[in-house]
Amino acid sequence: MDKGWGLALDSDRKIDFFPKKLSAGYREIMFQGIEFPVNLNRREEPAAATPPAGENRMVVGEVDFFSDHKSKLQPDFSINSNIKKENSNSAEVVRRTDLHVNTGLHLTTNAGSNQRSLVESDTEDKRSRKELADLQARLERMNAENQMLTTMLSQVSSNYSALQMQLMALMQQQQSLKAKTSQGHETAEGLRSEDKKREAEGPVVPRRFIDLGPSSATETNEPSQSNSSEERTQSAGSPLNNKNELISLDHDQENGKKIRREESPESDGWVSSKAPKLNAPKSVDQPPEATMRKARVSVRARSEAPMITDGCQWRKYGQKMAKGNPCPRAYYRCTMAVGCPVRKQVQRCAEDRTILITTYEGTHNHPLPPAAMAMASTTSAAANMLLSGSMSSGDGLMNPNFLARTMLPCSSSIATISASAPFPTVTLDLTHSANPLQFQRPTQIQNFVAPFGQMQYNQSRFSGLQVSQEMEPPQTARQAAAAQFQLSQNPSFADSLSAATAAITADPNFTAALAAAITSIMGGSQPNSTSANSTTSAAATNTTISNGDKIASTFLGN
DNA sequence: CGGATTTGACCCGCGC
DNA sequence: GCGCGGGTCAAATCCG
Ligand SMILES: [Zn+2]
Repeated sequence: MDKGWGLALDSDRKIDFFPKKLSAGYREIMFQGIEFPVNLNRREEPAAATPPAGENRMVVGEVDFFSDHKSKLQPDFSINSNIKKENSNSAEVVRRTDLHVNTGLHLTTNAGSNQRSLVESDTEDKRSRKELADLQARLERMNAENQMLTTMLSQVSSNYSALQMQLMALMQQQQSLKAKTSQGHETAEGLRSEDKKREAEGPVVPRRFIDLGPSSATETNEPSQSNSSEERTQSAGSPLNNKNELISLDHDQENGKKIRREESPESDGWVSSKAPKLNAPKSVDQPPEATMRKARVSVRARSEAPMITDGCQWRKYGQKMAKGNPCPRAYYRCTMAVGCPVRKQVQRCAEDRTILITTYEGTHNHPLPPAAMAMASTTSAAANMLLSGSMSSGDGLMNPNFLARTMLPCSSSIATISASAPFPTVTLDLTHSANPLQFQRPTQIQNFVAPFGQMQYNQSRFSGLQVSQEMEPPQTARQAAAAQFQLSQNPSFADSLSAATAAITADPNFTAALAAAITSIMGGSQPNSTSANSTTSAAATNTTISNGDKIASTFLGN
């Protein structure tokens, strides 16, 4: 299964690459955070033209807040001076504007009324009151939004730091590995009987890039390029190291394996995800678990392989024929750690069989190899997003809107929510290629794509990773899968991860996803993480995210 | 021989 | 209560 890793890594590139990208990514984020609020303010102000005093204060505060952050942040991360300047400038300008406006309005209202004649004052009073009310409402709204933003920002920043740390760790690892790495065996074994089978289906996995292509944009490959020949080769790499190190933590007590779900709850701090059946003495605490359990993240990706390799080890524990679908659904559970509650089900899309739908459920209770991290973090992030969304929905803020917004803006359909789903589900749709148009920063695009490419696997992965390393395409779908797996395991993971990170951080448009992803990363390190706490009262919700466009703007916009 | 996969049985919630 | 469907178990089997 997991053999042969081979990726020749460019130490140079990687190393250089990461930091830069990262910083860039970060920058972007910050920008966003800052910019959004600013934008809102701007818009609102002119239109409203008269903010009340109280509100005033708030606005200013907000601005300040951001700027504050900015300053704070700046020191921490080395950012290009250029950008910084821009940032600060724009921010300042905005702030000024706000202040100015506010002040003016305020004065006018109060002073004016006092000095004017009664008649005039009356009329004006009414008017102004109306306006005031109006403005207040708006301000409130804005405040709410701002709060959200603030939260997001803080999350992002904290996440970022977490990310950075991870990155650092990874890089270190990588370096150490690098030394060792040069193995490059190609185990031809990849194929075999299995191959035969697979080949039967879709023998030569013809294309791959297709989708995510945008990143490579210019280079794109598309079918034409699909040099299947090229792809066939697979590079070898160095295997185990990472794995060992990473996984080493297993700390669990392996109790009997047989103990079904019962498992002593204490064993991992992390509850067995399911235990409903058992006579759980304390039925009460189930809610959180249940919640966790219910949140699902499904990934749609084009893949000819039977299952996408996400860096985790899975054991199949069941298969069933889905009702409306000729293709069976397979059930897997994570075997990287004994008690890991994570499950996934894999199924092909009925309409388009090239699309593989993988649904993840639960959170890993163990450390993950970077390769796995990309996926895990992304999914968990998405899940978190969903959960948080539902939470906020309690407040009445995002959920509904969120969905609607997400969906509408992007033609590619970034996010879709349907209440019909039995479980709250977030769907990451990787089948649509992002529109090149949307991306304005080429470099980032690449990064952006990378993570998904990984997820998507054999198809797009190259497009993304290609940049830093040259992987030779696998021969068969099967191999492709294998290769990917390797990819995840060997040092190259750093690439993918970094890419993922970069991507996450970099693409502003992908805000929602970004937030999620980042969050997840944090969550990733800490299995239990936050998600548990939110009780998803929300009925089944369904969110779909695809790589596409500007969730962020929309999201914040209203 | 140990671990993964297969596959029919079983469990359980849900709607009728 | 019954049937249905999704999900899980676990014995049998496969495979390296
Ligand atoms: Zn796991």
